[in-house]
Amino acid sequence: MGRQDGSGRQVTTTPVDDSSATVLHIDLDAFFVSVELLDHPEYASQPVVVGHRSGRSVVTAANYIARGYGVNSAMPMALALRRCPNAVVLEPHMGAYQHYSAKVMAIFDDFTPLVERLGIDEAFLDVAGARRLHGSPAVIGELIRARVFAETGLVCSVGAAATKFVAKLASGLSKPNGLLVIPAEDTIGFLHPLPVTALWGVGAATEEALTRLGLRTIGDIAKTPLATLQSRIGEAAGRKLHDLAWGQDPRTVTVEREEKSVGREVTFEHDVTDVARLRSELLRQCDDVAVRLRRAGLVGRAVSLKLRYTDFSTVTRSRTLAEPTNVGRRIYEEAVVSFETLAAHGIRVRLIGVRVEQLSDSDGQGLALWDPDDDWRAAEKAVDSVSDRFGRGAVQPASLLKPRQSSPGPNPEAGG
DNA sequence: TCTGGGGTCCTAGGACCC
DNA sequence: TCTGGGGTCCTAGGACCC
Repeated sequence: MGRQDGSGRQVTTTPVDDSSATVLHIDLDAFFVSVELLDHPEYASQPVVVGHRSGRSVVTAANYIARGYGVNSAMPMALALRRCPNAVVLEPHMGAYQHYSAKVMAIFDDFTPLVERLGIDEAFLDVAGARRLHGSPAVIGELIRARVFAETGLVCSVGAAATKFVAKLASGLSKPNGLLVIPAEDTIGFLHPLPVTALWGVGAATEEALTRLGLRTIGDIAKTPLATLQSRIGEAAGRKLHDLAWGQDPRTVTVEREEKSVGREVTFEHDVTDVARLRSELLRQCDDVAVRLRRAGLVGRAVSLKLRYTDFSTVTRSRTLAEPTNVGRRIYEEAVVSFETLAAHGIRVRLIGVRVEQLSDSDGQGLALWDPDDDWRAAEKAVDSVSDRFGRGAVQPASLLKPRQSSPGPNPEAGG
């Protein structure tokens, strides 16, 4: 399987037959922090977290030094700073992360066309067809790691296995800066000693349910009758965990994935009771969602409103439209109906959000409802917010309105 | 400790139709 | 009058992932 070299990083041993491990999972290590450190090498030996310092923020990313203090991503910033008071806190720069992400993904594309992005900092690669040209999966993994570091200064970890799920586990275990190959015949022996939390889809709630069944390891799950699992954690989840525990993962590496929903939500710094302010925030969000739908050439048929109250309880109300739309005002009309039913008796709101679901391509449908003013309003707002931070003229409206190449953009003449 | 924002997927109940 | 079973759609909530 692998061994540790002097620095503690995982390397492959020569006799490993990796010919069956054609799925690679590649994950950039502490990605956001690593990008920030490219600009701030002086912090490299200190605990660093990326996130906002303000009241209700959480840690977006932490480097390994900070993790040594018990700091992890999604942890409230206040707690992180209590655990690690001398941590360097850096504001996120999403534009920079997108830039480096694109560079790294382009490197992946040089090795195989079968690249499935998962978020901004990881991807699956199917390298079965790339072996003749580039070498075995382990060799490809090392070539990619070397190129990523040479061309970006970033470090990534690679897992290679016969299935996606095992490849992802392997990359996680090889972190940081490692490569781990799990040949197909070693899969069960590799999986069964691991804790149930290593399984994809096992979070806090499922772990609790499994613990009540006395199940601690993946091997324990494998030996449990399927029906027992399903009665405790649900039909689909039970089936999935049982399959994964036996190394069964039928998912293939998929390049294109359809978007299922587009949404926007915001948590206020302080809870809001002013319904006028809530409505205006909602309108802004609906406009934003509408612009993103149009840019993607999509319309949606369901609008759901989400409110989170002071006590963190969360409600959603959704409404299905007779005709799909990608117009901000139309989305707002539906969302605000839901809002009024919930706001009738006074509320203290921590979070408000809107999401549009049941998406389909906008060609033909929905275009008749397009309103040119809509694009302008959203563009003006975007320009304003950018200008507030970087000064007037920092961005041109036209650059915000450029349609995606795949969709020619809305045409008010179409559809009559 | 006090909990972001972007999402996906699943469950369960009720309405409605055949 | 009391009763079925399957399928689909809609809605609300929750678990989970990055």
